[in-house]
Amino acid sequence: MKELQIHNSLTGKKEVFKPVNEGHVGLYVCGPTVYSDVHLGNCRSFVSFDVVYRYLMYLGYKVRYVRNITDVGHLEGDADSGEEDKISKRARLEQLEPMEIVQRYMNGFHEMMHILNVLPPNIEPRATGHILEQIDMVQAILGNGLAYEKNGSVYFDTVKFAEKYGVYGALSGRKIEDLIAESRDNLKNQEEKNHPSDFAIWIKAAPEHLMRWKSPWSVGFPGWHLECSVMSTKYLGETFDIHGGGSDLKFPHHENEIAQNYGACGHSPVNYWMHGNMLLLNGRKMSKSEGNSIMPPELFLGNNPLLSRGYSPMVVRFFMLQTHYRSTLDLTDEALQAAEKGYRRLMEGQKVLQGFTHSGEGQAGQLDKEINDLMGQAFADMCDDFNTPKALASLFELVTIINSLKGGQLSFNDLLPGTLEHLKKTFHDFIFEIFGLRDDAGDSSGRGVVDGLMNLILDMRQKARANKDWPTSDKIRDVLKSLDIIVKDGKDGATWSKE
RNA sequence: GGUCGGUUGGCCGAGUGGUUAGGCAGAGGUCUGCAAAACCUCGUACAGCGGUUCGACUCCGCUACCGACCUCCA
Repeated sequence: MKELQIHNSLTGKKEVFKPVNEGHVGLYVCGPTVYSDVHLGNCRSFVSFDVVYRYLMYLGYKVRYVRNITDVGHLEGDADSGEEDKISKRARLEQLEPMEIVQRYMNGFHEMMHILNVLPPNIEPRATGHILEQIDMVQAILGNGLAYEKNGSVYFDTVKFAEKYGVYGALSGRKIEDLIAESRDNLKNQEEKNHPSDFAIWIKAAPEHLMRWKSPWSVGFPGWHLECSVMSTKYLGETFDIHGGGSDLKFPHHENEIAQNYGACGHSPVNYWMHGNMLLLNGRKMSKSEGNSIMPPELFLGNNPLLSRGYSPMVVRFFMLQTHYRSTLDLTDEALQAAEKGYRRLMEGQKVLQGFTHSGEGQAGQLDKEINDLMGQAFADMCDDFNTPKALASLFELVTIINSLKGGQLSFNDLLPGTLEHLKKTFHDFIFEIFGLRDDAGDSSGRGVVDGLMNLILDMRQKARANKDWPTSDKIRDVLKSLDIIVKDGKDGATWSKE
């Protein structure tokens, strides 16, 4: 198994990945809160971790991938004013059952993941399905003296926790002194909390609150951060390998998650924390609450003032892959157009490659070595903290070689038949298995018929050309072009591609 | 205000103490009946100012600008 390096947010460094159990990986990624439609920024995160998941599997790890659905506990607005559960609020406004809201947006989320070719996780647990476990964890934390109850709500005691373990703020770089220093000014707004940085792990439900469960402290609902602690522990164990999420979840969500796990289990839950960076729009974080976002359907259809036209889901996925997951990615129409061209070039190269057959005679020379080096480089790139843009660069260099082989600038005689087979498999695996791309152009079910018809048409055009009947051959080409089919004349006959 | 991160050629976007990222766009050429596609060649970019060094885009410091988090957010 190749040595994999992962950038660990906890240490801020790249580290060699060593799983808890040899050959197995426990991967937890924070899923969406399903109170409205996913926007494109959300999607980027899930695409990033989809590649992580895919590559871990490709390396031969047996991965258990858990990605939750948060369907309760996520509060609206700041903690000082009247807080309300996001889903509960939406349900109240739309006069629907909270679970109808959850179902609607969860369905939409799944559909979008499918469209973007994001693999489903192995387990997709929901917060509302784990109320009992959450109550258990609250009790465990209380039992360890790291939480306190006030008027039916239970708060995590961050000050005590910081004193006992000294790790509160370790992930997000916050200091205990700062937290304590803040206390004087802000205490007035937090009458139930001992300290402003304390956070609710169980919340007593107001009378109008729709989502409520019985607990030893009150009829209420669990705090936002609790479900991730509970469900990751339940399905991946008290200590597991990788926890991922958007960088905006670092604080407070992940910091509090760590605190809860210490509070209940007495030790750190996760060995490697991974944080994906934000998708930007107009140079700013894409965010629905800021009104700065594009919804995936708008992007696909092009019905947004920022876009000159629509872009297919796979172009969008490719666009995301062209940037490292830890860098911000700025969405612009121009960048999408460039991505679309690049995506086509890559897929075309893949098609050309898979059509190659080797005559059988060939010698291992410079070309053979170059191809093997580029393949090795692509894997090395992925093993270096999932560097998809760099791996793509290696693949594009291979595309040039592939096209040169096709055009005759390079000769099959300079590579071994085995190398060609290896290249075919590697290229295919990278594009479809690791990067999770799909061939957008060839997704029609009647492809076989189309291929047959196209072969016939191109054959007729070839005959016309042989007779120097240019009007006929050009007419065929022009009509096809009007149907978005491009004819490309090559050394050995013509090929075609859509659009 | 605090913490962290970024500033790369026309655009997007990797990376490295001295050697080609890659994609898109652009220029020239090859091929072609023409075109498209493809191939070849080309731009010598790393915010500014200092410092370390034989040598820095890459390390250190300062300045400027941008962003993220600190409040719900992938």
